[in-house]
Amino acid sequence: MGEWKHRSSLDPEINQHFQDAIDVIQQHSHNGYNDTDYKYFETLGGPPSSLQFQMSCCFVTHQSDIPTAGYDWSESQPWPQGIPDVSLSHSVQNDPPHFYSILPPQRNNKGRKKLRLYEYLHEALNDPTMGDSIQWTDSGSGTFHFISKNKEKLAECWGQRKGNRKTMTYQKMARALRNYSRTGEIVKVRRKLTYQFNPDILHRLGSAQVPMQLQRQPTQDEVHSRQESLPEQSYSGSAATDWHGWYGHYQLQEDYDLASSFTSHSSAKL
DNA sequence: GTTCTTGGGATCAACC
DNA sequence: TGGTTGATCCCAAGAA
Repeated sequence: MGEWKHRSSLDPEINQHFQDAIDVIQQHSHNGYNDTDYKYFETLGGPPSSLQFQMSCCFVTHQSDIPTAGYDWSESQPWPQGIPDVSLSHSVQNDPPHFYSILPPQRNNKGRKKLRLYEYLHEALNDPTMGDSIQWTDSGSGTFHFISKNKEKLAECWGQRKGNRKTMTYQKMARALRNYSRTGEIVKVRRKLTYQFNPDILHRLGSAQVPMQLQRQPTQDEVHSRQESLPEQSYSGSAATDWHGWYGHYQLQEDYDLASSFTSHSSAKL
């Protein structure tokens, strides 16, 4: 996809339209591409309707407003770096997720977990009724985007879920998302309202099939060419084919070191 | 001009 | 009780 990368850097607007076109095409060619995403609903021991009630606490969905999603603008995305253990209380393989609970913020020492923002977002992404606020851009790579029209609603829901006194706004929620870029749990993609889960997080949250290319080590040429294209950093497509690409946005060495400290096990392989 | 992005920094609450 | 962590809140500036 190096050619695609080059083209996209030439004309972002054309790139946008082209991606949207791919979006439509792929939606029709990937019927139920995220069927696995809905397995949560099957493991919760309760009727889906009640879960959806919890998720869509303040939503009125207008399907006609929902843009298409699912274009694959990052079909290969090696991402070998790890992520600190975020102490998710569930895993796909072992436990059903707990964050559908209607209970208020929870405590570890009582066998419950405090809901974290990225968990909530992942939860929302897997809720069809939230599709007018947040959608997968590419569920495989963990890329998602907010719907501009309803992003504030999603933020409000998040605030209500946390029991905040004041109304949560997208701006404040985005501030929290930016904090995730320091730990690498979620990073901003250079596209409007678009973010991307770390594959490790995604794997733990249980919705993504991390591409096999993730395990592949980049060649020297790839590293070199990628470093040259870092100003176009997007963590997607060819721009994010290794962890250098991922942490390329760290402008300070200490930030890079911070990020690297989480990746010792993988960087050792490099 | 509007929307979105980015970052600093203070503060709060939960947790250890 | 104090430190740490994650999130909230407000602000400002710049880019698209």
